Amino acid sequence: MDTQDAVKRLSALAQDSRLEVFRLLVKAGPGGMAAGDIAKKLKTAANTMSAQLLVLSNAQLIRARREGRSIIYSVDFEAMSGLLVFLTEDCCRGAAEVCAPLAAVAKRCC
Amino acid sequence: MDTQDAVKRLSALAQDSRLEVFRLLVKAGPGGMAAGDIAKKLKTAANTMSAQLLVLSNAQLIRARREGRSIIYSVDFEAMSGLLVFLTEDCCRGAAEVCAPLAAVAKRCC
DNA sequence: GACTCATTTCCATATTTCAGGAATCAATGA
DNA sequence: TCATTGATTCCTGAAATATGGAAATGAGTC
Repeated sequence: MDTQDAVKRLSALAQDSRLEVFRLLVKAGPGGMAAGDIAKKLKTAANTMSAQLLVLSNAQLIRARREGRSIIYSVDFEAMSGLLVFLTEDCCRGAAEVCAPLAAVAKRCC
Repeated sequence: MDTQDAVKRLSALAQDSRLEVFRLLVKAGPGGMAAGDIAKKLKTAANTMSAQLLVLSNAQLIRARREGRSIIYSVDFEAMSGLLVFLTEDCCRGAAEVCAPLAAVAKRCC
């Protein structure tokens, strides 16, 4: 994960609707969700949604697979974790003020 | 930390030069760094740098204090940690694939 | 007060991003 | 093959962002 990738992922998430899409896909789990269903759920035009899904895909934060006529999107947790580790380690140099709260979260959920 | 704040912080970091500024300030530590020195170090016009520092300030990722003629900027680790916790807990719902690597980083550095 | 230095504000320009209508492409079934 | 459905690409106009020159502000110094 170099800086370029990090910036790409950050900007993909740095927008209301795209962050919402990402969260929706997290909720959907590994099964994912069809492009059309995402658009419907978030009340967005299909082509607009397609563009937003492309941005998230290019950032590798989500993956696409075809299933019949539908294209199913699902989150790539590895990429997301890569971003978070980058921000924590490389960017913040593992500062205690950042690490400690994360450790608490991790302990709670793993 | 609501979604709005998260988006604001993400977009503040979602740019090459601003991410570089942030990392420079992390390196500088709590002592911080004067606006002019940052601009010089990153070879940017003073007014351009001022605008970028404003964006980071508005996102609360950095703080400003005056010292004599200079204005010293330093990172606000609490805000950054807030963002990371938000992304991990709220956004990724504490998914194990995300939490586990973070736990490893936290263990290594705290 | 006059002067300098550090930084910011104001303004204009170039670039990027966002959103959706219309057309196109891909898969399926009649 | 034709029609239908799900999704994407192409295109355009509107809005936001990035950058830096010029002027203004604020804080020290003589």
